[in-house]
Amino acid sequence: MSEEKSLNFLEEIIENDIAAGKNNGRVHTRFPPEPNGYLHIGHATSICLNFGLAKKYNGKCNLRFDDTNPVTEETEYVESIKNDIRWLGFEWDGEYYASDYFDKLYDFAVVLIKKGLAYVDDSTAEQIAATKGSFEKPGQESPYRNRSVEENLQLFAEMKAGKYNDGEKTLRAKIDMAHPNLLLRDPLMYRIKHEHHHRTGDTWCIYPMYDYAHGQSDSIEEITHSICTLEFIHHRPLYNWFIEQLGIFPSHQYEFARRNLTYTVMSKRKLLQLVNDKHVSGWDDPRMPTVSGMRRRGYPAAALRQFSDTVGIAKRENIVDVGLLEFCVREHLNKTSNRVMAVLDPVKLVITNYPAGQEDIFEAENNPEDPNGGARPIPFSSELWIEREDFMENPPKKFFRLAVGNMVRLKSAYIVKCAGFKKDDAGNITEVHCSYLPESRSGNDTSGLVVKGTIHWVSVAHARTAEVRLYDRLFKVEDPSNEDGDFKDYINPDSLSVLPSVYIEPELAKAKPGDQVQFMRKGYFAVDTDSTENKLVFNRTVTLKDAWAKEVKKG
RNA sequence: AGUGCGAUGGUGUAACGGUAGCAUCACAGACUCUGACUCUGUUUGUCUAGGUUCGAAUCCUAGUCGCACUACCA
Repeated sequence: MSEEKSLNFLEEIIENDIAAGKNNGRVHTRFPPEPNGYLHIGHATSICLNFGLAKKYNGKCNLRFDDTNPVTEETEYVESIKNDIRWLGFEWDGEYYASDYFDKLYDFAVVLIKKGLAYVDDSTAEQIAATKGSFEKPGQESPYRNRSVEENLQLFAEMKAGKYNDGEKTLRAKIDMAHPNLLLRDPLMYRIKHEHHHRTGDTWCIYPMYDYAHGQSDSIEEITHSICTLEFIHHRPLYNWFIEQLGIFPSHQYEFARRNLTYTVMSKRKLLQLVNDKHVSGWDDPRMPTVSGMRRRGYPAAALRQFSDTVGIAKRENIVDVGLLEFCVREHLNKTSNRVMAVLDPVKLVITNYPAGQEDIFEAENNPEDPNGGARPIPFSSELWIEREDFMENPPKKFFRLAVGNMVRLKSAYIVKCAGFKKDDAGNITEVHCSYLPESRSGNDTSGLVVKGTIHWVSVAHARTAEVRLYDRLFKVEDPSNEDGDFKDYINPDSLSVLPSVYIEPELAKAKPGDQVQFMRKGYFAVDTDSTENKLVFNRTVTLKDAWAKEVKKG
C-alpha cells in the first residue's frame, strides 16, 4: 500500500472497467493453448499474465484448449500443458475445450445462415485464395455467395452429415469482399475434415476455424478480458462481428507484444525442428526454452514468475536479455540452495605436514542465507582435489588463489601455504604441495591471519563421483531468427559439455533427482532425471557471477 | 503498395501537460572463510522536423524507422 506500483496497460483497462461497473466489476480471463506442442517461456509469460490478472482482481481464469484442428492435436499435449501450468504455480477455475462447444457453435452457424450472414461455398481452396484480392485490390464475390437460406441450411446439414469430401465445401461468413481488412473478406467458418478428434472422436467431420471458434468460446464462458498477442489485432474486428451478429455475451479482446528472449528461438515450428534434427535431446532438453526444459535445468517456478513480472508487458516489439532471466534464477536459488563442494577439473593438492592416513571431520554450514539450514560433515585428509584453475605457476597480479608462496583458506578447513608443485613430462601440473596451519582451523582460528582467497576442495580418499552437464546458450547470436540464412546455422556447437566423472563431497551422494545445490564458486546445479542408483547426473542450472573471469578478460 | 500497431539508456519497463524513475547490464568501491551474496556510488535515454503552451516523452502536423496482416493453422 505504501509503495505505489505503476499499472501496465491491461491493468489500467481492467481498473477502468471495474470503476465503470462493466460486467458488474467481474474479471474473467482465460489461457487458451492449442494442444499441439509443449509450452515455452512465452506461454509462461501469458500464463502469469492471465492467471495473475485474475488473482489480482479477485477474478477467475479458465484453461481452455483450443482444439479445433484434429490433424495436429493430441491428448498427450493436454497432459503436459496442464502439468506445466500447475508447476508454474497456477490452478485454473474451469477446464474447457473448444470442442465442448461444437454443438453450440453449429447452432450459432445456423443462426447466421438464417440471418443471411453465412453461406456454403463450393469453391476450392485455390479459388478462394485467388478471389481473395490483395492489400490494394478488393476480392471478388464467390458465385455461390447468394444461395438461398434454405439451400445453405440444407447444404450445411449435409456437410455435417458427411455427404462431402474434405475440401469440397466450406461455410463462409458473408461480410464484404472489398473490405480493407482481408480477414473480413468472407472468412471461412467451417471446413470439412474427415479426421478423428482427440475428444469428440468421429462425431464430427466439419470443424470450426479459429476465428469463428475462439470469440464464441470466450463469449460462452463469459470471459471479460480475452488477452492475446499482437498478431491477432487484425482479427479483433472479426471477433467483434461474430459476437455482435449473434447478440451473445460481449467478450473483448486485448493484445500485447509477445516476449522474445536473446540467444534462443521461440516458435513451435523452430523448436520442433531442433528436436527432430536432434540438435537437442527432446522438448525437455535443459537448453530448450520450454517450461519442461527449464524445469529440468533447475529454473525455479518462482523465478519464472518473477521474470514475467519484472519484464512487464507492453505493445512494442522487444527482445529481453536472457541475462535478466538468469538473474531471477540466481536470486531464488541463492536463498534456497545448499552449498556443497565439487571439483570439476581436478588437480591433486598434497598437504605435506598433515599425517598421511589421518582424517578429520569438519562441520560445514549448508547455506549462509538460511539460518535454519543446518550443517553437514566434510571429511578432510592429507590429499585433496582442488580446481586446476585455482593454482597458477606464474600468477598475474590480484590472483588471490594458490601460487608458490601464497596462502589460501580451504573452505571450512585450514589455511594452507603453497610450497611447490610437480609437473609431468608434458609440462602439466600434477601435484600442488602445501603446508597447513593447525591454528587456523575453521571456527577456531587463532592464527590471526587474513587471507584474501578461499577455495573449495574434496578429500581424495573420501570423494565420490558424478556426471556433470554444463550448458551454455543454444545459439551463438542474440537473435537467430533475424539473421541471414537458416537459424540452425547459428547453433552454438558448445552448448553442452559433459564431464563424466566429477569429484563430489561424500554427503552429496545422497542427492535425489530434482534436488538443487550450489557447487561452491561454480554455480547452481540440479540433479537430473537421468540419474540412477549408481550414477548421479547434475545439470548446471546457471553459473555464479564471476568477477575474476571479467578481470582476466580485461587483461 | 493498402490497413493496423508501435518508437524512452545496451536490454526491459514507468512517468497520463509540471523534477525523465525502476530493474537488469556495465563501471568503480566497501564487505566477504564462495572473486558468490549483500551494500554504496557512477556512466548511459525521450526517432526526426515543425507547431500549440509559461512549460511537451506526453497534445497537434509532417516525415523516418520497425513489426504484423493476402493458411480450409492457431
